[in-house]
Amino acid sequence: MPAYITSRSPCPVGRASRILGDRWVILILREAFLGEQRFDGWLSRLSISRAVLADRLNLLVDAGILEREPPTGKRALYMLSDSGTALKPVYQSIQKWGDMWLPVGGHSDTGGQ
Amino acid sequence: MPAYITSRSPCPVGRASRILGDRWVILILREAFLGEQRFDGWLSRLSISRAVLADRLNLLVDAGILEREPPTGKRALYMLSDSGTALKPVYQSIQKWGDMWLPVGGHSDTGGQ
DNA sequence: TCCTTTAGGTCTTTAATACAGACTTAATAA
DNA sequence: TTATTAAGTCTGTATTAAAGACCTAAAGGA
Repeated sequence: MPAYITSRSPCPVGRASRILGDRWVILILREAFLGEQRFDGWLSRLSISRAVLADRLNLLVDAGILEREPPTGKRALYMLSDSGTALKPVYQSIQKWGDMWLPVGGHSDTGGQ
Repeated sequence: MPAYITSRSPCPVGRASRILGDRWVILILREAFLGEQRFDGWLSRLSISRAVLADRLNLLVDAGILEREPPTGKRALYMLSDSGTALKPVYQSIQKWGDMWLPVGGHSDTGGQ
């Protein structure tokens, strides 16, 4: 795991913030929990650019949250690892909070689809 | 609440990602849960710049997560609102996940203190 | 009262990230 | 073998972040 993923912070939240503290990471994980495993799948579900998606998928693979199959080459599948699956409670608590406290209205995160 | 806080996304996670999907927001909330209420307190605990801290505190106030007392002027206290307090389960689930799945080592989020 | 300190910012310049959209390359399908 | 699709990279532009100097209002003390 490269240095930019890990953190010297003695606090697990400080370390986690380096990965989870990104809008696209949260949205990519949402789609992963809904079953998405392909690059172009995320691309069509989110209004994300190819470059940024490639960057975030690499980040999630480097962090051990997603596993790429095959490890190199094209037409890869990105699957949730044990670590990624363990993020489900985090996802659900965010979902619960957003549902309770955030009103709807304003910007879209799906490009309007 | 201004438009840039809210989201047209039908998904509560999509809406929440606009606020929680930021490294500094997560770290500011960590300190808030530990009792921090003052601008210079966050400034000395995190290696954040004044401009970015001011921006994120305004964002959190606009989102209703922190309450500023008094609403204008200097020497303000920033206190967790009900909505902010309701983020504690999110914080704890991130803490639990980071503790379980993220190794220590690499960069610091405290400026070395 | 005036002076000092402190809190809570803003402003400027520079550096890093994000973006759209064109291009590339490898794998599969016809 | 040609076409199509998946999964990228590359290029240029625009936004955001960063450090650090500067500013201003409030509080406290002489």
